[in-house]
Amino acid sequence: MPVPADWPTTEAEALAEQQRLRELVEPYGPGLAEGELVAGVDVAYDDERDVVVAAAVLLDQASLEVVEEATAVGRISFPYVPGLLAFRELPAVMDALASLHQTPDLVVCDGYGLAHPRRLGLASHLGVLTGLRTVGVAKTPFTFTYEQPGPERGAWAPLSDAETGEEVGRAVRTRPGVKPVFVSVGHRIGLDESVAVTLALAPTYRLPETTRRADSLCRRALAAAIG
DNA sequence: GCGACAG
DNA sequence: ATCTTGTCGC
Repeated sequence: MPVPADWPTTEAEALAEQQRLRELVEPYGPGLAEGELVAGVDVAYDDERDVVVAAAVLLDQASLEVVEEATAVGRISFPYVPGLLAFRELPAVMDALASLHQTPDLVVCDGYGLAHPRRLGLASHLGVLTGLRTVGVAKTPFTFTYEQPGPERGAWAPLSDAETGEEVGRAVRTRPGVKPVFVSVGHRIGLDESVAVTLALAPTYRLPETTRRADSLCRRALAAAIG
């Protein structure tokens, strides 16, 4: 599942593409079931050498054991623009996913889904392009606001758009007393289910195991790719 | 107009 | 994202 041939190269094209895809997001659906496979994806860059490396790691939902790993190396095709991150990261991510021998039942992304200025963060974008179920788990609140969730693991508070007041995601406490992560729906899953999946994937550390594994793998692959 | 701004 | 030392704590 490589990226479409007419992948946007300018901000204007990217904005038009987001407007088209946002209508296709399905913000409802089940969480993980017994025996399903979850993929974590992440990207690392070397701006100097114009190199990007993506990693996709497949884990068993119940044991969180690694089932399969894949990486993809490419050229940086889009600058970092807040709100347009998908256009920078997805080409390599989709190549890495295509290299997996099994199809994930859910993909956990490092970033947002519906919690996005135009409701199409990279997780939702990836979901619509691939048809896969996706969730976004970000490390910072971007432009949204939230109240501090309770100190215990599992506590959460709405992540809201200050303009519209709508709940676009949730600040979720995965570790007691540690800064929350920011969960939002990607595609074909509901918000409650997204939060439950995030907690199940992060039994020990702040970030989901999927994200930790993918982050570690793409860094190692980048180091190996450059001299 | 200016600053902030997922990774 | 990436550049970077030491340090506090389980």
